[in-house]
Amino acid sequence: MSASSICIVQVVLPVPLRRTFDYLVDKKTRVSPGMRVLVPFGRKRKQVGLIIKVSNTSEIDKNKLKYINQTLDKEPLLAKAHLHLLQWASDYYQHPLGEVIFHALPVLIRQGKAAKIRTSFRWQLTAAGQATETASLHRAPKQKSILELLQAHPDGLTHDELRALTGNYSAPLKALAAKGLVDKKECHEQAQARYPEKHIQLNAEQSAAVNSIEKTLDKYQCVLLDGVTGSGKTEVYIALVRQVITDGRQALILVPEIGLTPQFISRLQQQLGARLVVLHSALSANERLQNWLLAKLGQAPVILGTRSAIWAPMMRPGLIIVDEEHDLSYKQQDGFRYSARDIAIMRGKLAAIPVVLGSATPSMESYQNVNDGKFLSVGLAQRIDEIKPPQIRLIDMRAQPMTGALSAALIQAIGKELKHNKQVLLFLNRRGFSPVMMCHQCGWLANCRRCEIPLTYHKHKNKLLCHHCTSQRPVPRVCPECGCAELLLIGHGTERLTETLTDIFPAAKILRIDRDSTRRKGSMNALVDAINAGQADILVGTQMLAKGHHFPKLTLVGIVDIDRGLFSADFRASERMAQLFIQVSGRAGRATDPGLVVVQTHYPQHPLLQRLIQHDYASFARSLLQERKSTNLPPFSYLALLRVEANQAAMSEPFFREAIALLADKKHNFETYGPIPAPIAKRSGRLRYQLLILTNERNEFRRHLGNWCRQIEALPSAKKIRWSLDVDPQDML
DNA sequence: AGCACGCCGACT
DNA sequence: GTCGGCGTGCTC
Repeated sequence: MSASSICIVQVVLPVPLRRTFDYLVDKKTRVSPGMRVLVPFGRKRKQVGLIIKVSNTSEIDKNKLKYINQTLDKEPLLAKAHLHLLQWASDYYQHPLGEVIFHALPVLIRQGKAAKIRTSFRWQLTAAGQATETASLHRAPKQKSILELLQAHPDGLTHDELRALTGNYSAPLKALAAKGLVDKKECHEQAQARYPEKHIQLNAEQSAAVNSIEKTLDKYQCVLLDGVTGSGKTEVYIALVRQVITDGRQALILVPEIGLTPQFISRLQQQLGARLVVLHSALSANERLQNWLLAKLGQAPVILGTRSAIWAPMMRPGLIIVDEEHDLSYKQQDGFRYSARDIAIMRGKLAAIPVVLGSATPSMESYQNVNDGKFLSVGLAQRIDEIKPPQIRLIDMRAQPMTGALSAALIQAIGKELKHNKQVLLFLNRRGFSPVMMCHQCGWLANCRRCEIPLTYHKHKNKLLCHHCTSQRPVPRVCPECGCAELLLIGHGTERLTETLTDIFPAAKILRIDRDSTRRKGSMNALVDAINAGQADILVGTQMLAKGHHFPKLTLVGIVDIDRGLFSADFRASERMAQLFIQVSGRAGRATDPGLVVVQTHYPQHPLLQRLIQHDYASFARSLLQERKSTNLPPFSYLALLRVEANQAAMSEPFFREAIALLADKKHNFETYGPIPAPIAKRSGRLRYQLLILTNERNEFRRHLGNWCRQIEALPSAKKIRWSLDVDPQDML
């Protein structure tokens, strides 16, 4: 084989290795970047890989190279621009390119299945079929019934519809087709999209927002749409999306969790009319593939999905919207730890299209980007639903008599609403009965053996559960240390709060909404329906209940424990507390009477709390930003977290020492903190440590990060442990 | 990540 | 004598 008849392809594979692999390809085979290939890998494995480069040379000795087995695509599956984005993400997050690329692909594509859109057919009667008397088919009853069905459905029937109507249809249908009585016609999904005339009336503020954003529709611009709860951000999104799709381009909309936004989706669907293509984890593998392909081929004008939908390919990108941009769920918390919001911004930049970040409680990062002039800020300050902002009352719990987790003042407020036949929401972000079990005699704590954090007592299950791993234990009757029978349950979770409320208000119907009570599929919807039907007086809920839902009968929100957000080791805790606070308080009130939010605290004078109760998130954010600036924390500095998991304590020490030395070698402006044991020092039996790296020069830092990763990867001590790097960590767990 | 190779403990 | 534990090393 002469050298000129072969070429070399650079292939990435779904393996955690920071390198590509070269393979030989016959020149007669058409290959180009973005196509998938099947390649031999290792001794006996066959892997699906993706070509990222075609060339004539390789740094590897030619006789060590293997031939590819076959190509899997005729056309590139990923466009050049999309590969750029993935390459950027791989560099930015220091995650192996192969894993990044394959993470971005639907499972069936990863497995090497054909990237073929399923064309659906509709079976219809031919002219001959229409002229046929069904009675003439009396000897073939199945054919007769299909013919009758098609007569009744002049628009034709799909395979699915036929199966539903007559069961096994395929043989008789074939027979009818052979006789020329029926025929199949390809039906294009796109043709089914309808663009209704229904235009929503925007108020002055919304129109102004649309006007200022639509000026940017043909270039990159990141817009922070800072709109208070109920100000109608959705209508602004819709107006923008409509412009983009009538222009023949595609809009990508990201939402935090699909399950929490059913109203949002149905509103989009109704008002846009265009077929909304969704991408989220609840879809079957095939649905995911089909929708992904519709997006890629430009046949899906609007794509809506959760975090991973940011990777959906688009033939004609026109706009990206990130709803609730502050939401933590945009950051993937394991494996490839990317932020879909930040990817969206880069994607907008690379594709030269606008990115709209919407939130009632923007992240500090976004506010600072506005301050730096990088983002355009567009505000919506009026509520369109005419609900007045709730009144907020702080209750000083210091030295107050308590019934369970409730102060007398909150109990009184609840009683008053119940008397008026209103609904009450009590917010407590902690499920289970009590978070700590302790021996009264010797102070023994029921800890998880694998994570070494306190176990939560769940009364309903009568088990001690670890909220960080899956382990559970039976509840001991006596202290395992000293045998004392007096075991104290310290602290309150939603289960216990529900019990307290049942004691105080025996006649009230109480519903608990948390991950435990909504575990079964569809039970969340059932609970929401029950609440809306007035089948509940008091709702006890975790943050699940804070988002999205609006219950018209709800007039009082009680925040049972806000203090945890004020004093946490995590510097972002207060930002999150504030966002949750604004969201939860937004649940109270209706058009006719404003709501009341009662907040229990031991620190009524706390400055952040004071700002919040003025109902002014923006001023809260300003003072928080001041604080972040003076302490040199994000968004004024940039963080990376080197995480290590080791089986034995001594294993991590040499690795960290060498890794820090390599970093110090660079003599740049990095500060390191640690290594320290992770806040959850043990998980599933492995010891966890972390090293925090802080820098003020992100670009310079990024340039060195790649080298550093390659160097630490090569360290002998790295092989004894498991390590990973989290760029822009969102929480330190 | 897989998968093989390799070197030491408890078993039919 | 072997089956199998997981440490180590490699993948174009």
